[in-house]
Amino acid sequence: MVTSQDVARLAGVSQATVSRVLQGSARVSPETRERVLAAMKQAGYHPNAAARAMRTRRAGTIGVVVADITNPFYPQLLEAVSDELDRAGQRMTLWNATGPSEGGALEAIREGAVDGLLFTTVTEMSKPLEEALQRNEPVVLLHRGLDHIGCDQVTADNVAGGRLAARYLVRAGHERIGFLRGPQSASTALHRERGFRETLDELGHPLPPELVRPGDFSHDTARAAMRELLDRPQPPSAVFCANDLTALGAVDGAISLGVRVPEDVWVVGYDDIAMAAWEAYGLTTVRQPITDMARMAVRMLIERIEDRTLPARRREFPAELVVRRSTAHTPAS
Amino acid sequence: MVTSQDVARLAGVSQATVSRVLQGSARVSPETRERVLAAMKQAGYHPNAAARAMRTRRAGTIGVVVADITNPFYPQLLEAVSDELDRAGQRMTLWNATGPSEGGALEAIREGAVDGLLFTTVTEMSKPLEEALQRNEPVVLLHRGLDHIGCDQVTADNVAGGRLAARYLVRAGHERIGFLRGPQSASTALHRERGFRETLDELGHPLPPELVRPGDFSHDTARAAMRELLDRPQPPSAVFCANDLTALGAVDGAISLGVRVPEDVWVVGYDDIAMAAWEAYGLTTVRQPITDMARMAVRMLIERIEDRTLPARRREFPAELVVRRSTAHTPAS
DNA sequence: CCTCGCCGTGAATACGTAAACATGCCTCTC
DNA sequence: GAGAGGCATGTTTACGTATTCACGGCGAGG
Repeated sequence: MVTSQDVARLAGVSQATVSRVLQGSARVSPETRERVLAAMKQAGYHPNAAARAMRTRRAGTIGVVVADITNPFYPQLLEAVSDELDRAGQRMTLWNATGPSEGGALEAIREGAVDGLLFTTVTEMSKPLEEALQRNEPVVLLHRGLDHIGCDQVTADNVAGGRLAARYLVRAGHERIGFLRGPQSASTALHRERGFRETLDELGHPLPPELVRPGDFSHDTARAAMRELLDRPQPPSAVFCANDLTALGAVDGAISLGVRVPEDVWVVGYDDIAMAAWEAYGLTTVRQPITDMARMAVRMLIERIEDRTLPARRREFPAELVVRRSTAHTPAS
Repeated sequence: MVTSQDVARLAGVSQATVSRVLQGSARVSPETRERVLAAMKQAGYHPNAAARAMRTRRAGTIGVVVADITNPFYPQLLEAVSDELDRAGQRMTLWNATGPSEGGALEAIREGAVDGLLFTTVTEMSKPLEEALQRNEPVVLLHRGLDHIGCDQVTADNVAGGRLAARYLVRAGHERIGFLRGPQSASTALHRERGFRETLDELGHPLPPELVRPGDFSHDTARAAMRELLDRPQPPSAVFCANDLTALGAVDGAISLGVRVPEDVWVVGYDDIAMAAWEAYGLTTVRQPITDMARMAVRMLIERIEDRTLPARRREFPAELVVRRSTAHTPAS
């Protein structure tokens, strides 16, 4: 391994001067700088990350935790996060945590292997997370939040999104509306459901309990649930789904029974993932500005890494209804 | 920060003993071990990753490079890679490299920020990659390979997969077969095309040049290309696509023109991503054992990190045709 | 002409861990 | 009973970098 010491010898300067050139900011005469840069190049020098991290107490890496990377929503989120981190010159360590096993990420921040953590899928205030927050470790919650926790959070207005869906379906004249829920541990699922239910109540069309099915944000569970709903004597004429993956499963459940979307049943999703726009589904959905949210979260995290004394901040982004083919312009019933 | 020194003081032993307890293997009396463990717990000690990395010359992290994380194939691959790395106690740093910008990953390995690299989407022998191989850095190519390079590689038999598709379509009686290509820089695209073309030639049904369209493994490009093919006076009766994302785009292109799959045109994809099995598409495709390949690649990389003198190894996995609804059991023409 | 201060550079040190080397005691053997 | 050897533990060092402190020289001001 080539060290700054080797470069120093080659350039006929001290190791300190090499370090100064590396940092750029120090005062080094132009001639010396040139000589050192040439020596670095000639020797094929690259500063050692571990030594640098030890000295500066910065790993140059941030950790990102997602719950299920095969849910297409997260790759879209990750793409934006990754871009923004590149721009900031930070590396990204990723955890695909099934269940409440953010343990690895929290261990990493305690060990100093990452400078901060971006959680996209918190579900609860786990013991290690509580510890991390108490120790004032840089943590930002993106997408899913924790209601009563003082911690940086970037979310979308999921209550408003649920309201949009409810108003849209009721105004279109639907009388029997169904709902495919998300996991009750996800704030997104809860808020979307709350907005949806409240608005249905306000409009005098409360959600019939028999048309509500539990779910876990997975395609297969949603598909099965939709088949159950459609097999009922009085099936729903429209179904709102807690996220797009659920909605795609619902559409597939309908197709599998020969039930047509939207002629026989409308389906509305949530997130506006790329696939929602594809012809085979043409899914009406509530869009949240994934990319903007991701960028914001990364910036907040980097700010917090640089200044841990900042007050906890919350940013909420607006939701927007995107109408496509899965809901016709005239009611189905 | 709590250091092993602090723990040592607290337990009334030397720092070396704390380190020995940490390593587990050293000889420490049971009583001392207990005392040290208790002190660690009481003090809330967690070993510093940077210092450890500097001392052991191991980062405990491996780097993974993908080209386009929004292509659902890669999340599936990453899920398996991530699982296997967890099992090995390694962290994963991810690069989502658009274009030939594996630069970040190669810089990271030179700096020692990662112990090895897993490339899932190499396209060419870039300068930095060549350097890394010359320096005998631990590098494994997964999914896409480089034909004439002596380097660990885990691929599927894409030539055989292309043959399977060709034989299937010809035996089903198709006379006008089209092909949506992948990027010519991807070994997978080239090999699939080679197997497909060669077999069509052997069977006396060479690919008509006017039914071949370039592509980039993206949904939108494939959709547009499919519309061009279907708009021709003599459209194809079956289209083979260089990967599943391309095939899904092709199906959507057909739908957008009111052309039915499989009644009017058959579509065959490649990869068998999860969505291929969903009802809306029901895509016939060539499966490659993504999970097995990922596991193998991770194990190979870890072996190589532990012993850089190993000879370069290649593992090729078999391909398998999965027939679904996008190809009916009787020819369309 | 002398002194003060600044600028460029070198020397020395600290970061936290792992491991090589050193030490003292206890036991076993002849 | 004395020497040898093993075992538990302490002392010391090295890893590579960033930074603080020290120093010599030179220019400016009185």
